[in-house]
Amino acid sequence: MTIIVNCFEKLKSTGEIIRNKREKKGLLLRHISSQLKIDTAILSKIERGERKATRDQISKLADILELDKESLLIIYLSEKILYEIQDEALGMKALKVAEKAIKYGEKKIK
Amino acid sequence: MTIIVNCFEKLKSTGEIIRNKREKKGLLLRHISSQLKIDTAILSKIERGERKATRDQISKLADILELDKESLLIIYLSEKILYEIQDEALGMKALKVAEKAIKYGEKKIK
DNA sequence: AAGCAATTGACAATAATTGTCAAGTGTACG
DNA sequence: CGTACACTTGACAATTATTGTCAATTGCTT
Repeated sequence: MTIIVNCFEKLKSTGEIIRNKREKKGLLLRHISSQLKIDTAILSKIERGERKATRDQISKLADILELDKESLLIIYLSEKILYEIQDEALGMKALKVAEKAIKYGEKKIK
Repeated sequence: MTIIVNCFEKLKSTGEIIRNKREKKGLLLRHISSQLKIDTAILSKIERGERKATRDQISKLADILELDKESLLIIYLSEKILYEIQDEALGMKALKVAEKAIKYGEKKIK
């Protein structure tokens, strides 16, 4: 038996996850956006990655769409991190330092 | 022969690095802040970690104080990352995902 | 072509960041 | 003492980024 693992498989963005699940449930943008108290335009943009959701919206979306909240949050946060270091040649090194800081319980800057 | 490595040694913040070097050079806040075209108040706050510097200020500070620009930037960026995930229980997991995304050349969100 | 969901872009509202200024602390020194 | 100087603090102003609305448009599908 052979297992093929594709390490280069693209991980889905929060937007893709949300759209996929919404469509699987047969829900329309307005069904969800009304619960978030935002216009459909924003949700559309969030799903297509043109806008970032807020932390609160992600949490509510997980509830509404019955998505695993932890997983969704992790991806959401990682996107925020990537956004922060985009175009930075030293991004990866900064990530490593950040990890170390968390591991050794550094106090975070206010 | 025994080597003692202190893994728990706190890494210096950008503010500390800047203040230490400025003092070692015997320079006053106003000498530096004028070159950055900001008030001494801000530089004071940056050095004490009460305010974040801008990316541009960090770069200029490295030049003015003859600090290694790469190292300073890495620490600066890591602080921005930590700020982004502060209080998040899933912060470390998000960091790992972000790393993986960079490694496998994910496109960053606009 | 009419109806409906989704998309787009201009722009308004809001919130976060970055800055100034003036008053306040602390300290060194005549 | 008291004054000179570096730095700190906090209120608030200016600027920039984020988050939102709305109306027009696209692209089905019937």
